[in-house]
Amino acid sequence: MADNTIIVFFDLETTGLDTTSCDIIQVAAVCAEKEFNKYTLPRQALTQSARQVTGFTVGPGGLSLHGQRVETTPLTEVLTSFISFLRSFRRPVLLAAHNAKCFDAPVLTRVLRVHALLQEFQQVVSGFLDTFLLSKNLYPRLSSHSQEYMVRHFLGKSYNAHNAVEDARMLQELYKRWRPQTLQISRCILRVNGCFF
DNA sequence: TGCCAGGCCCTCTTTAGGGCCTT
Repeated sequence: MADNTIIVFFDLETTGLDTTSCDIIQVAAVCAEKEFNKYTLPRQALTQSARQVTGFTVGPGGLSLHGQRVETTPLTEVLTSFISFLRSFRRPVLLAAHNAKCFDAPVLTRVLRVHALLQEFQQVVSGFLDTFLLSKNLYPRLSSHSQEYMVRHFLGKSYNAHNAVEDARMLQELYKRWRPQTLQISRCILRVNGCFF
């Protein structure tokens, strides 16, 4: 990890868990006080499980979160504005997410590739940091490494889990509390193409 | 009837299986 790299914590909400086919519903990212948050209308229905977990529903009126309408943005516009947000840091960005290797990274890179934006994304993002792997390396004896459990355990908070903005904010707080060393971080970084450094 | 996918990691392992984590 280069010394001038900045870590941006992000999260996706999607229509399901199949990383090869699910649609993105929400993209959120946090870095210090700077935040990004956009919703987009999925093309496919949410799985029952995703509806229950996230609280999102799609109806004739558009996308709702816990019954409240939310403003949506076309997916291409969400992706381009996300890249612009990341570019605004003017240095290499490491994108951190919980279970990034197995979920957020493959979903995001697949969707970027489909929209011919992966190359542009790679110009601003140096790699992904998987905080799930990091937490298991740092605290192997912890009974659970789910983000919700760790927020309770380390921060003593319960929060609005499964809303991408709150998840990203809490992940940033967890990371600050952990204060991992460079070597520990390096073990949990993967390239944008899915390979470890 | 069934709790839908898939990579990682641990162990009662390695010619495998199951739990965890993400939505």
